Amino acid sequence: MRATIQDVARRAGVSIGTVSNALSGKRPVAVETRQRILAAMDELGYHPNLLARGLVNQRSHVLSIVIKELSDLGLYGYSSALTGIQREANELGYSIMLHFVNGSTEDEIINTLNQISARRADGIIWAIHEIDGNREWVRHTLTGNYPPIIFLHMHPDPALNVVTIDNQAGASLAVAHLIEQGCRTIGIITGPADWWESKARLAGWRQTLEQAGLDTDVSLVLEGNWLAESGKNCMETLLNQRPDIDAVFACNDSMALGAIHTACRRGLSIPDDLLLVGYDNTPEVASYWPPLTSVSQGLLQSGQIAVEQLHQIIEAGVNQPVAPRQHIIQPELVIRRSSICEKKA
Amino acid sequence: MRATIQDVARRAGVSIGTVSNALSGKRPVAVETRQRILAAMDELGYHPNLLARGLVNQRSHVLSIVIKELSDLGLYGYSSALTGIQREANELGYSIMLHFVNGSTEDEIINTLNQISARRADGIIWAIHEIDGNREWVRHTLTGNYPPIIFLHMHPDPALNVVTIDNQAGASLAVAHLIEQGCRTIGIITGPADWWESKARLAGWRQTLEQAGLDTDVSLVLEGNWLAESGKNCMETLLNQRPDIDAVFACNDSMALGAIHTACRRGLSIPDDLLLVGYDNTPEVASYWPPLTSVSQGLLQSGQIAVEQLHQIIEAGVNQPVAPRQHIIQPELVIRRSSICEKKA
DNA sequence: TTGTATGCGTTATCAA
DNA sequence: TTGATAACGCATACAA
Repeated sequence: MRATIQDVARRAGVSIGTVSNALSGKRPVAVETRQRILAAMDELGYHPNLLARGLVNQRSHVLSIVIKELSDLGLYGYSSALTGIQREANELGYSIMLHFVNGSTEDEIINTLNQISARRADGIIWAIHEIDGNREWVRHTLTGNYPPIIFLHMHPDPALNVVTIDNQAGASLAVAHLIEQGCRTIGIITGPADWWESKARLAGWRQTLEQAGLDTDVSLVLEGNWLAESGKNCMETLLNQRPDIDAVFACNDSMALGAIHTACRRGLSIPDDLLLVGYDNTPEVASYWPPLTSVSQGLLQSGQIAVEQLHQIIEAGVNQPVAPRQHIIQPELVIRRSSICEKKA
Repeated sequence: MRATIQDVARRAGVSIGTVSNALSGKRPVAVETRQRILAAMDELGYHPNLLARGLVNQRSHVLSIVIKELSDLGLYGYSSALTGIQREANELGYSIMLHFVNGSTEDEIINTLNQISARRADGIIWAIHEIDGNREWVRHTLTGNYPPIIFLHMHPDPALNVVTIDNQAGASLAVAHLIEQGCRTIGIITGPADWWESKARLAGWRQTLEQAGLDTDVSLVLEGNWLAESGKNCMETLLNQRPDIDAVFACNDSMALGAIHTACRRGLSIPDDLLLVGYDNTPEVASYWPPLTSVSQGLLQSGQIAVEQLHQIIEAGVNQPVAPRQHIIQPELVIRRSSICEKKA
């Protein structure tokens, strides 16, 4: 069996309370006594039982991260945000529990929330991407008796704590850059239409083009599913129905990869015949051929901020409620050869 | 405050023990009483405190997954394995706790193990890739008083429980295929030399070539770091020092992407001038240009098996020790255009 | 400065 | 079939 505080106390010839004080430091302990206790802990290989400690302290020092589905983890966004979360959580002394949700059915959501609650997590980072109808289940998180929740990468909402990225601005950055390169007819390959990110990026594309008085016809808009394969297909269709395009904005890098594939297959050269911009700025895009211009989101940062903010709320406690805050991160454009018009240069 | 079993008992007008029996079903409860209890639980929104339950049961139903570093999560291997783990864990009623280790210093390893132990996880999946000297710290996991451990993706060891993939066989598959396509001079871009995977894949390359009586000179071996950027550079060097090569085996898909980049830059056509095979078979390789032949590892499966096996050991309990088992998964080759020699066809 | 006793929310062992 | 009561391992208020 593993050593308990009892064992340590006996071994050191002191009372159980003194041992507790020795390692918490909340009450003074004679220096000589502490020595003996420390030695005893060492010899016994003692480590406090965090379940017991959590029980009495009403504080588990666990943060629950909820992400959507499993294979989605491969999506660059999740890994990056998780990395940021991990770093900050580690800094602040939290452990991380990972929860997965497949669909977004109400039952599943509630089950997950209940499980988190049952485990007495101190806080939740809700990183499920928002899709149509989700506003519905978000309400559940408010009515039940749950720990504080931060919504990651969602549409801002004054009633909620959200840390998110300005997707519309990111798309604008990309499109404005293409316009500046002299492009006039710019197609877009979006993510799934029901994702919030997709809508925001599409809106950025549309708004920027409209401001410049350029074409935003539906024939320029193709809906992909974030995967490279869909980028291939969308590009195919796009080139067929709009042979006049001179640039494409792919809403993530994988789909941009697919777009490159199709361009190659049809003997089109990027950037000579067509400019291309992606989204995410994954480490790989610099090795695409040609190197891909892309929008960097600051996902690492978003994860970190989410934990920071959650921590503040937790520390404040239930009696000292913190007003909901929106934290919106501005993305940046990283320019590479795929979007540099040679003719212009 | 959240409702406790006490509250439910009071509300239903029964004793606390009866409530416990009602939801565990371990002792019979009058059907009418159970109704009342269920109703009370519902009204109060009661969910058992899993910390308390874990404390008394000596069983947390938590599995700790240890992975190396943070940004590494982007590496396809981790996400896939984690997905497999998640699925099976969910099936068997475990929650997942994620632990990150940056370096592999002894201190860090021990700290992590102690934290896991302190949280009373039921089992550990050690998914830190094995690099030089790791055999050293692995011993720590054996001496201390820790929950059962499964080593994921490590060199098999009869004294340990390991679930892993036959990397040497995977590399052989790739190289044999290239030889069959008529290649005679086959270069390799490896991962970091101190990773077990790198060594195994290199060994597979060497052995297969030697069996065929082909060149395995060191000038054919370039060391990358798994990232696409390194693939670019290695390919550059390789082409310079061995202009006679007719194929390259890149030890993961990202580096293969970099290799394609360099080939393009130098005006070389794949597969016309040079055949190429990658490793991992990520979803994206079908959208590379050309589509990349790659080795599929069955990572999802490995994660799942690891959980299964861990579960068995946990269920068996300390008194009924299960003999260590090695589970070795065989990879498969997925052939695409990058490795199909047109001349031969 | 240290020891004792009580409670955190469960489960399990007794009696009733 | 049900109700008290003792653990589980720790923290803390109170007494010494």
